[in-house]
Amino acid sequence: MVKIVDVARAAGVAPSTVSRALNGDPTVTQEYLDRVREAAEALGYRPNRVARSLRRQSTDVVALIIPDVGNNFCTAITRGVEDVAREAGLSVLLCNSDEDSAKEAMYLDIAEAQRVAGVVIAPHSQDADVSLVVDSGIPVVAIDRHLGDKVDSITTDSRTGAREATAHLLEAGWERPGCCGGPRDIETAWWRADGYRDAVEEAGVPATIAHGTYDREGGAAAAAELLDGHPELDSLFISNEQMALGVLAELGRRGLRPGVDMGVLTFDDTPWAPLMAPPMSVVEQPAYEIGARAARLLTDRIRGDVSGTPCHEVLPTRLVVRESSRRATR
Amino acid sequence: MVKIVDVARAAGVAPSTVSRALNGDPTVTQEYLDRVREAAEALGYRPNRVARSLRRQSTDVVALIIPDVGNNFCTAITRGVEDVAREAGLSVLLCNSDEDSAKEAMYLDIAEAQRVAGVVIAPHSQDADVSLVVDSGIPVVAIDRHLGDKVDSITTDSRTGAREATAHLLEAGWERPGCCGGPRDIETAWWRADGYRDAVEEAGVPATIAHGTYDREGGAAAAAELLDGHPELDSLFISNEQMALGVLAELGRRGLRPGVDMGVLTFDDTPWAPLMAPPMSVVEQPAYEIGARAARLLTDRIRGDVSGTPCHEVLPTRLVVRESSRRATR
DNA sequence: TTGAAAGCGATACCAC
DNA sequence: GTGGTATCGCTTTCAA
Repeated sequence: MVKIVDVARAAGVAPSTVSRALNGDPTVTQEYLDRVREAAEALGYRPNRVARSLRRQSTDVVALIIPDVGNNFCTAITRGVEDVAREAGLSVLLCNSDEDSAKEAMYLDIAEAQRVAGVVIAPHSQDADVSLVVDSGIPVVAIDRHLGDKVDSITTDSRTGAREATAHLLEAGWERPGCCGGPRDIETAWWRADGYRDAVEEAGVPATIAHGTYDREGGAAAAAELLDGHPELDSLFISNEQMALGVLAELGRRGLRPGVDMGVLTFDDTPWAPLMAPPMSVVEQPAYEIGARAARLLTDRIRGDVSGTPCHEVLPTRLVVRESSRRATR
Repeated sequence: MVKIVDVARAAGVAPSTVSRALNGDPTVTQEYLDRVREAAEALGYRPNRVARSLRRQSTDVVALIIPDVGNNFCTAITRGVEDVAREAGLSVLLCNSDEDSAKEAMYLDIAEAQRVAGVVIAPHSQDADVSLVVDSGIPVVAIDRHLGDKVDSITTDSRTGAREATAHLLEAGWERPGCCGGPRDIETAWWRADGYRDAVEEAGVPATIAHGTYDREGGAAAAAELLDGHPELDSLFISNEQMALGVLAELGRRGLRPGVDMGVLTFDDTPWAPLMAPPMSVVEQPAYEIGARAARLLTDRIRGDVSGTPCHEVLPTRLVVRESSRRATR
C-alpha cells in the first residue's frame, strides 16, 4: 500500500507538500504540483480516507435513518438525499429502522461511533433520543416527522392534506368516509387522522377511524376492522401508501370495487397509482424534495454555513384526483 | 471527547487493558473488566470507530452499488443486504449508479478510498472495472449480472424465466408476442431477450423485439415502437418492472386493455402487481434472497471463511400467472 | 495477565 | 512556499 511518504520520497518533497498539492492548496508551486501529481500517478497512490478522517476529525458520510426503503415514499426521499449528498462529496449510510425504536437507537449509536458528518432521520417517535449524536456536534435533520423544536426539520402539512382529501371525498358524493389511520405513536399518522376529523366534523358526519401499522398488514387490518364494524361506511381515506396496498387487497377479498362500491383516497403518490384499477386518487407528498432539502440543509450545517437557529420547513401536499375517489354513476 | 487513555487513567489501568476489556478479550481479569466498564460508563466513553478502522486496516462498512433504489427489485435486494449486514455488524453505504458507468466507477473509487470491508455490485456492464477494489483485497460480489469468472456472483436464470413466460403467453392463446427488451448492453436484458427468442422460435413464431432503457420511459418507448411498427402483435413480454409501468401507461394512452386487447407479462413481481387492472402476471425473482445471499457470501469472504474459488449462484425465477397474461374470452 | 510503546496514514501547525 | 513533525484515537505486538 503506497502512502503519502512514498509519494513524497519519489517526488523529492515533504509529505506535507504532497498533502497540500493533492488537496489543491493554492500555495503550492506549479513545479512541485506537477512533480507530486506525476509521482502519485506513477506509484498508483490512493489516499486513505480513513486516515484523513481520523486526522480531520470528520468523515464524508451521512447517515440516513428511515423506516423502510421498501416504502416508495422512503425510497424517493433516499434518492433526494443521495443525489445532493453526492454533489457535496458525501456518501450515504443507509439505515432501516423498521419503525423500531431499538433499531433506530442502534443506528444512532453507530452513526456517532462512526463519526458521520451528519444525520437525516425520520424518527419513529417524537422523543427519539438523538442527544448522543447532537451532543457530539453532529448536525441532525428530521424529516417527515418532528424531533422537538431544536432539531431542524423538513416535513409536509399532513393535516391539511388529509383534510382536503376527506373534503374531496365528501364533495364527490361519498357520504360516510372512514379513515384507515397509521399507528397512534407516529406523528404523521395523528396529523392525518386529525385532518380527516376536521373535514368530517365540518360536514357534520361522524368520524370513524381504525388504526393500523404503516404497512400492508396494517392497512388490511384497519380496513377489515372498519368494514366489519361499520357497514355504513362508503369510502376510505388511507394514511399511507403501504397501508393502501393492504386496504386494496382487503377490498378485493371482499369483492368490493374501489371507486364503485367504495371510494378510496390515500396519502402518497406512487408510479403505479395511475395504473391501478381504478387509477388511485392520492395526496402527493414531495418526497424527493424532502430528501433533497434535508440533505442540502445538512450540508449547510456541516459546512457551518447556517446560523444556529433551527429551521422548520413545512412543504405542501397536493391532492391528485384520479378515479378511485370519484363516485361512479354506472 | 473522552478517549481510551482517559478511561485507562480513571480505571487505573493501561490503555491496552481498556481496549482488551472493551473488546471482550478473555484474558482480562474480572476485576479489571469491572473497573474498566465502570470507568467507561462513568466518563461516557464512546469508542472512535475511525481510529479503530485506521489501526485495524478495515472498516465495518460494505458498499452496495445498484442502478437505482427507486426500482422495487433493487429495493428488495437492498433490504436483503442490509438485514444480513446488520446481523454481521456491518453498515451499508448506498450507491445509486443509475446505469451510468462513470457514476459506478466513481463509487468504486470511493469504496476503495473509504477502505470498505466489501462491495456488492449490480454492475452496469460485464466489463465494469472492479480491479481497483479487488486489487486492494476488498471482496466483491456481483449481483443480478456477472462480472467475469473470478468475481463471486448471485444471479437468476433470466433466460429460462423469459422462455417460460413467453411460452406461457403462447399457450394462453396469444399468437404474436412481442418483447419490450432492456438495453442491449445489460446482461439480464439480453438473456431475457434470448429466452423470449427461444420460446417464439420453438413455436415457429417470428421474434419481434424493441429495446429500451430499463425505466418507465424506456418501457413506453419500446411499447410505442412495437405497437406502431407491428400491428400484428397481440401480446407483450416485458423485461423489467419499471419498463412494465411505462408499457402499461402507453397501452392506456392507446386505449388498449391489458389482458383483453393485449396480453401482458413482465419480469419482476411487486407488491402492486396483483392490484393492477388486471392483476399482472409476472416472472418473480427472489430479490430479497439475492441481496441476503450476496451479503452472506461477502461476510464469509471478509472473515476469510470461504475458500478462494469463486462462487456463482444462479437462483431460479418463478412464473406467477395472474390475469394480464390470460386471454380473456369476454 | 498487564503495561509500554510503536504504529496505522494523513494533516496542519510551526519554523524556516 | 516548503519541510519537519506532532497528532488524531485505537490496537497490538513485545516484554515483563
